[in-house]
Amino acid sequence: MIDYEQHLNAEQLEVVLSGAGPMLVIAGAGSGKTRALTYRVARLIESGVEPGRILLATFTNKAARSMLSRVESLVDVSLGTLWGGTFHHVGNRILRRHAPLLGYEHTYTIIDDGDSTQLINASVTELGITKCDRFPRGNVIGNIISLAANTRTPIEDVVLQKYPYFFGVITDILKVALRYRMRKRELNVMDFDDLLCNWEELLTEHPDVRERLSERFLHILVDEYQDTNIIQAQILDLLAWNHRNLMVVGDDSQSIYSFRGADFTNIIRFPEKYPDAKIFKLETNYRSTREILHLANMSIVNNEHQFQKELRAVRGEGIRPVFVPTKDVMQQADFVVQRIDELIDEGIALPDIAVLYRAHFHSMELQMEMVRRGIPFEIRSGIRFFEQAHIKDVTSFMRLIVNPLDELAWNRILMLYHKIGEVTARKVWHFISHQENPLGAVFSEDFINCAGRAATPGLTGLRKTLKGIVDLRDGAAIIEAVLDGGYRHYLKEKYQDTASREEDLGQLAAFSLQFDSLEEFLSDLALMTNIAEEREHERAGRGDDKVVLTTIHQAKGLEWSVVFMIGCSEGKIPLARALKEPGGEDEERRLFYVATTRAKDQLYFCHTAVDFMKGMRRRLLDPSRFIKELAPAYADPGEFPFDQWIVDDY
DNA sequence: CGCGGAGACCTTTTT
DNA sequence: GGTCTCCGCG
Repeated sequence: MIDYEQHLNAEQLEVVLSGAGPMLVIAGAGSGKTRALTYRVARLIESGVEPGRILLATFTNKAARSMLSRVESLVDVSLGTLWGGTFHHVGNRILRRHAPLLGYEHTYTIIDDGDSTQLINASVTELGITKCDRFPRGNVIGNIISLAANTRTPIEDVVLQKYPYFFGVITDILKVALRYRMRKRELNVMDFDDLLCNWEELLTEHPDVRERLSERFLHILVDEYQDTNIIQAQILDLLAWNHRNLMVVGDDSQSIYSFRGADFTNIIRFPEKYPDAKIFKLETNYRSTREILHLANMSIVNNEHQFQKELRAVRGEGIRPVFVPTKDVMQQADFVVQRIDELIDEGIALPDIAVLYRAHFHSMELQMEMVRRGIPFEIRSGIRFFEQAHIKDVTSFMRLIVNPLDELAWNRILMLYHKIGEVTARKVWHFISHQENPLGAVFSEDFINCAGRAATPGLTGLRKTLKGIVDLRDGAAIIEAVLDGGYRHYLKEKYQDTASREEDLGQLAAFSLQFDSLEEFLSDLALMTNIAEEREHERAGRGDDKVVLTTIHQAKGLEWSVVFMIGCSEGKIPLARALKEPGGEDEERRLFYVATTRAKDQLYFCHTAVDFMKGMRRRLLDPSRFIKELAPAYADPGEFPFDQWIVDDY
């Protein structure tokens, strides 16, 4: 038996030991809500609930996994059966079994934003829409469609609210959206939103399935509830239909995903929806020093709408947060690197240090400087592993094997070969898609000549590679065969950094080993952010000795001893673009709040006065309003929540 | 019809 | 810096 009282405080204990029924836990930053969740799952299992009847929905795969492995070590049971993961993950797992009910083949593939942008662009061309006056690009239309789906709002309204200047072409946008939906069906693929929408549809339109699933899940626990959208909340309600043991945990001050439809009224209205819900508050902060917490509290009160709560610090006095005005991004990089060097001398370990920023490109110069100065760092931003060209190329071969009618995959592969471009690829696709056995047709006489002479050498090469992999069902073997079949050569020709790309493919091969089927491997890959991280996790040992560079969004739920927040300037945070949206400033302030509450001991805000962005034109930036509002000129200097660090020649 | 080069344009945040 | 588009050559 676990000695709960030894590991938990009174607030957490109440949550963990509480009985059944709906529960709402309002938990402030650093209050140990993950701890409470973890121990509650352990407690449920200890009290005899079968792991297979617990669903733990979280926001990132990483959070789910770390919670699960913690539970595992607490109760000493294998949790293979426990349903834990992101909504998309769990949705995929359920849809794999039931997709045919919705008219899909069970082998549907998951497509990423790149694929969907491509499909949308193709639809625009197909429909013969003239893009003369400002017609949105594929990815923008994708955003619109996605937001409409996730907020259950008509596309017209989304455009009107977010992109009013595109309203003139709304009929064309609607046509494209319709066509895109059709195309997804034709190709038997789902995008990320479909995983949620179809899941909900499954539960709504098929009462028998809902009955079975909601009977199955005796306890449902949800982390970061403030970041769920309407669809997700609805799914949870449907899944919790029978047993009503729905426990949601969240902090309205940390809602930072409204851009993709998150709606923190979900958390506010929870008590209305479940009048019998027990409400708990975790208001003790264990993470940060008084100074840091004070600053965070001072900042967030500038937001209008929020649950009333005051975080109490248990930790004692520390160092005041520091404001560091610098001249430009170079000097900022210089400062950060220099300070990190000093911290190392003071005995602080690199993994205890993080640099946070609002947008990926804010960290470019810092990255370069860190490389130059030889400080190892790990970057948790930029292009996702799965979305890199070489990864997509290789996985496209696997997609063909799983689903021979995957047009996007065919297209991508065909274009890898010499003398095969858009037009030829289309001809080949036309040929293939009209065969009874599309994959088998590759080995017929007609295939080689289906697109004219020029394409023949390329198609012969493709046929050879496909011959080698067509009977394989093992990811690693396919990667090897594709590399040997000419892709290695292609990489050398096309890219400078061939070695690191080949290394990536090696990682991919190693990662594929833990899956039973190609299908499972592909869908997990699509839903995953960072493979290096996963591999790190497998190796059990702690990560390398590295400083973490990350966006604030991805820093959610994590903590470090020392946090540098770079780019604390007007236009960067709040980001100029984000301010244009309704509620934009408040959301940006919540981001600022999330960033500040990641720090345990030391916190540095760096501001850059000169902005080099737009062309070579210099622009002067003010310090972020979130900094300025903390230090009004009239305040007693003793009340300043931070010190100012004077940088030379600023 | 493929492909390479040049130039424009834009860069939020994520599963 | 990266992606998209246009143009002219082979």
